[in-house]
Amino acid sequence: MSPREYRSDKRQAAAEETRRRILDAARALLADAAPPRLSVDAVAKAADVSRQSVYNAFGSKSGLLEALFDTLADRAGMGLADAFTAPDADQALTAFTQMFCRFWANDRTVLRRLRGMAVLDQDLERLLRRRDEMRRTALTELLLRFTDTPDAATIDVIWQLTSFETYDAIAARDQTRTPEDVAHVIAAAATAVHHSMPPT
Amino acid sequence: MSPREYRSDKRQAAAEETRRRILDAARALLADAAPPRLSVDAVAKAADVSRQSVYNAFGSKSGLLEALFDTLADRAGMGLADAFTAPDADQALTAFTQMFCRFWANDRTVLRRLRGMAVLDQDLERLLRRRDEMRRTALTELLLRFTDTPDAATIDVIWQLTSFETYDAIAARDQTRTPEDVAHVIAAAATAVHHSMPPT
DNA sequence: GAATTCTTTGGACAGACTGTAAATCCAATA
DNA sequence: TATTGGATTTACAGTCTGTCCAAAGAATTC
Repeated sequence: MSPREYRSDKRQAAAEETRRRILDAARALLADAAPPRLSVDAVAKAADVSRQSVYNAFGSKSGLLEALFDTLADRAGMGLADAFTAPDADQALTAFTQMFCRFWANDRTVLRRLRGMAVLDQDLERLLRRRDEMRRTALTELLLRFTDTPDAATIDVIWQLTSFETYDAIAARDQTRTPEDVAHVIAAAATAVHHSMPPT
Repeated sequence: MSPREYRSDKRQAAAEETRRRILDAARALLADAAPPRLSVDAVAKAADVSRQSVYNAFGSKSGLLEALFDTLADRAGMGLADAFTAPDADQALTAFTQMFCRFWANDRTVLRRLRGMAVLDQDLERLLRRRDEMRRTALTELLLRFTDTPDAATIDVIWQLTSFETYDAIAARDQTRTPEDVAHVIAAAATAVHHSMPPT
C-alpha cells in the first residue's frame, strides 16, 4: 500500500545515458548526407535501443526532435560576452554575428532539416520561434547600449541577417567560404544597415 | 494495329480542368490555417476527384507539389519591367524588392509550407533552388546596369534580403505591416547594403 | 535473501499514408 | 458502332507513428 521511497543515482544515470545515445544517433542520422526521412525506427536501431525506449524517453517523435534542437541551441547564447563588452556598435554587431555564425556552422545540416520539419510540426515550430525570439531580444539589448531608441525595422532586418536561413543561404552560395568569411559578409551588411538607421 | 489519330480538344481540356482543380484544391488546403499534413487523399477529396486521378495527372505527391510551385512561381518574374527601366540603382532595387514582396505576399502560407516540405523532398528542393537562382541572375543583371563589377558578396546579401524567408520573417514580426511596408523595410536595407559596396 | 520499483525489450496491433495494379465506366471521336 | 483516352473503383503491398502489454533485468529497500 504505502509506496517505498526510491532514490537511485545509477538508474537515473543509465536513463540519461540512453537518452544521450538516442539524441546522438538522431543527430548523426540528420547530419548524414542522404536521409530521405528520419524514422523513429531508424534512430532506435542506430542508437542500439528498442523503438519503445525512444517513446519512453521522449514521448513522441516531436518530443525527440524538440529535445535534439534544445541540446543544440543551448550551446548558443553562451559566447555572447564578447559582443556585450565591445566598445562600439560596429564591433558589437560583428562579435554578435560571428558568435551565431559559428553556432549555425556547427550543425548546419541538422539545423536545416530540423527547421524544415518544423513546418509540419507545430510543437517544434513554436520552439524554434521562441529561440529566434531570444536572439532578437539579445540583439535589441545589444543595440540599446549604443542607441537610445533603436529603430524596430532596422532591428528586424539585422535579426534576419543573423538568422540561420541567411547563414545557410550565403554559405551555400560559395562552398569555398569558411564560416568566418560568411560571418564577415553578414557583419558588413549588418553594420551597413545599422549605419543607415533613421534618426528618431 | 495502326493507332487512330486522336486530336481532341474537349478531352484535353477536360484533363486540364481536373489538373487545375487538383492544383487549386492543394493550394487551398496548404493555405488553410491548420493542415497538420497534406495527404494525397485529402487533396483528391477536396478536388472532388479520385485519389488515382491525382497520380494520373502528376505521377506522385512530389510531382503534385512541384507542379503547384511552378504555377505559383510562373507568375513571378513577370513584372520586373519596372525594375529594369528604373533610372538609378536605388529605384531599381526598390522596384525589384517590391515586385518580389508582392509575389511572396500573395501565397505566403503556401510558399512557406512548400519550402518546408522541400527539405524532405529532393526533387522539390532542386526546383526551389533553380527558382532562387533565377532571382539571383536577374539581380546580377540589374546591378550590372549601374555598376561595372558588382561585388559578389553584396549580391549574395541583397539576394538573401529579397528572399521569401526574409519577407516571411519580417512580415511575421509585425502583423500590422502591409506587404508594401515590408517591401519598404527590405528595400531600405538593400539600398543601404548596396551603397556600402566596396569599390573594386 | 526477498520484495519492490524502474527501465528496457519484444511483439502485436490499429490507423494513416504512399504508390501500384487491374477491372470498369463514360464520353468523345473516327 | 467500335475505339480510345481519361476517370473511377477496389484491392493490395509496404512504411511509418503511436499504443498496449507481458516479460525480463537490474538496482534498491526491507
